[in-house]
Amino acid sequence: MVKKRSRVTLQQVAEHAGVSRATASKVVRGSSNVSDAAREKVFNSMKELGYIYDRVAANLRSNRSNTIGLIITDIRNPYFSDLLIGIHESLDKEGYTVILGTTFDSVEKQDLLLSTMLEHRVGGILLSPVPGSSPETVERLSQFDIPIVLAARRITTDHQFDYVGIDNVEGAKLAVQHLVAKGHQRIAFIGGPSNSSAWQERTEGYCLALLEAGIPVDEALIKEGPTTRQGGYETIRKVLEQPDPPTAIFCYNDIIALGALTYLDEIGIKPGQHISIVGFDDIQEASMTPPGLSTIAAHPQQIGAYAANLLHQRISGLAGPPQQIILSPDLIVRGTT
Amino acid sequence: MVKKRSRVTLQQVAEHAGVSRATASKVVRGSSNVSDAAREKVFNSMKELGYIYDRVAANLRSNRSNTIGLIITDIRNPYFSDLLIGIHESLDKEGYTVILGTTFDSVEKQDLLLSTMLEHRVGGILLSPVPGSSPETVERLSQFDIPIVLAARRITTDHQFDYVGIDNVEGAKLAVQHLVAKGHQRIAFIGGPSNSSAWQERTEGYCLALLEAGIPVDEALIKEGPTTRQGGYETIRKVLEQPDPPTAIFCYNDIIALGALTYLDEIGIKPGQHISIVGFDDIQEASMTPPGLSTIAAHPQQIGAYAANLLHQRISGLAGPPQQIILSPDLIVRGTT
DNA sequence: GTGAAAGCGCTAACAC
DNA sequence: GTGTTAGCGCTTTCAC
Repeated sequence: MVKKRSRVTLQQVAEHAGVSRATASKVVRGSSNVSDAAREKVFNSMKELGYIYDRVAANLRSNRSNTIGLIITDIRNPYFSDLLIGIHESLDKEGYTVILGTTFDSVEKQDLLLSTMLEHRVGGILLSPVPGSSPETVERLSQFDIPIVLAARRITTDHQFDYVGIDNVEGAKLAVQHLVAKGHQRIAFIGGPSNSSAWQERTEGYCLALLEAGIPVDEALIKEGPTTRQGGYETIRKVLEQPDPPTAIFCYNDIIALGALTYLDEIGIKPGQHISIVGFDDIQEASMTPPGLSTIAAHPQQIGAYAANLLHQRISGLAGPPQQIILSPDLIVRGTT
Repeated sequence: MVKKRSRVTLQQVAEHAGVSRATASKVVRGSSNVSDAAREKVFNSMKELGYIYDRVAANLRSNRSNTIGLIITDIRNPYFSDLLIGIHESLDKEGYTVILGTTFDSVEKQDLLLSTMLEHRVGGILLSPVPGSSPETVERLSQFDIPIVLAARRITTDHQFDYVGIDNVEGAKLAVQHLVAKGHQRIAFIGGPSNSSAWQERTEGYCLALLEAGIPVDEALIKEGPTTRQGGYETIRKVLEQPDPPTAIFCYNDIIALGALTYLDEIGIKPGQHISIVGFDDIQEASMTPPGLSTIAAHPQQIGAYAANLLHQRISGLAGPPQQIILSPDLIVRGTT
């Protein structure tokens, strides 16, 4: 917090080049109203003096911002790494700089991060909200008319926000329909935070698909649990230990499914033979973990790219009602079903 | 890049509270030289007007910075997610804001990111350099006397830099010694970027341990390859298909080892029985992938925390020669050996 | 304890 | 084309 610095200023560059500050400013911003001679002199002086453009001062003066705030929940989940990659790639191209914050599912942390980002004059915010976020959290942002785009998870509120995500209902239906087609009747849905929009939508899809197949929904087969490998490991154990256990399991996401596979391996049950498992997300490990995890591709990188792109448009002045961009999921069949 | 905003300024707060701008400024910074009455009036006005502190303007004027630049190579690798977590946790506590950049092993991207961060007046930089980074890349930074700390990978150059990492030589020795103790004589070392300091140090440890055990180093058993699951899958195939194949394999990192395990599973070879595998890093999946990957714990989260802490101290004015903080690795024995 | 005035490094009008 | 002037929102002397 206390670093002193002695930068070369544009003033010094201008003096060294024998032009005015205004002309030098035009040169660094690539304006056309400068003679070639002046431009060259300025460039030479910049190089010679080791000039570094001060975006902070420039942004302050011009009342712009080329930074955006990115808030995600769990950087350990490959799903979010991929989301982040998609966002970064898209934003880099447009010349934005990204301030990153991770909430690890803490609402307090999320509020704090949002405030910090406002204080840093971000031009917009890309938020993958903590499950159970109160609408106020994000509604207070709309006062400051700074664009905000939600990714992967919604916030349930009257006031709509721009949102980019996967069709969770459809994804869950695909998974369950696939399991039904394989002949299963007792299909469980395990893991995940029941207060997240994604969980609720997937549960909806799960129930819909069962009803369409004429299979009654058994609440004992819906078991939430921590969204971690360890969580998957334990949740599948619980669901299998109850009387009349399921013969197929649809997991909230791949991380949970992978934990579940570990448990099955331990107790000597072969997925794809004795039991069927389907995950959600299609993270890299899904294809690399024997015998290959059947799953629903959720295209996080694309979601990130779309969300970043939408935010960029909003920052650039795009008006109009909140957009809801919903991508279609794909069923990926591998060895576990 | 074009967002207009109409913030409430400190000026407006001051007027509303009936005090001067200077007094209001003291209040927001928590200075003691303010009467309680004035403080309260200012706080009330702030709340009433919805004031947001402008750190950008404040930093400009006071010539400080509370942002730091963080540059890592591969966000997909859980090792780096953990590094990032350690860094973030440590930096959050000190009130820094983090600007993130990912290079994906592109030297050009790295140079670009470093420039961008300088332009954003970061107070310091935390860099996990791209393998094969030229010393100039980072030496030019020392001109601007902005603190920089390297994490996980060094840059070989005369000018030393602050560095925090694991003892790679020792880690590799632990791995190989373990394999030797298990009775192996033909031990391969596969995967990784041979132009990274980490690879070179691990190779050194590998060779040292073999020599100490009286086993000659066979160059055919050292095979570099992409640092991905897919890379591990292919590199182990190559090394096993050659005449006189190894009976044990030390992998550059866990990602590669996990890819290798996938291949072994496919061809029906049981790790821990027919062949021994050791990884490096001890990422979460190592313990969750049956039969459990033996590995060397590299403590990325701790490294991140130490690096962040050192950078904070440098920013706060800590002088003295470059520090080299080297953590000790631990051998973790699981099912694959 | 409080306020007036100067200025961080830059851009934006507007003359010339 | 180029320079002059004002000022973004804040902090910092330095009087009072």
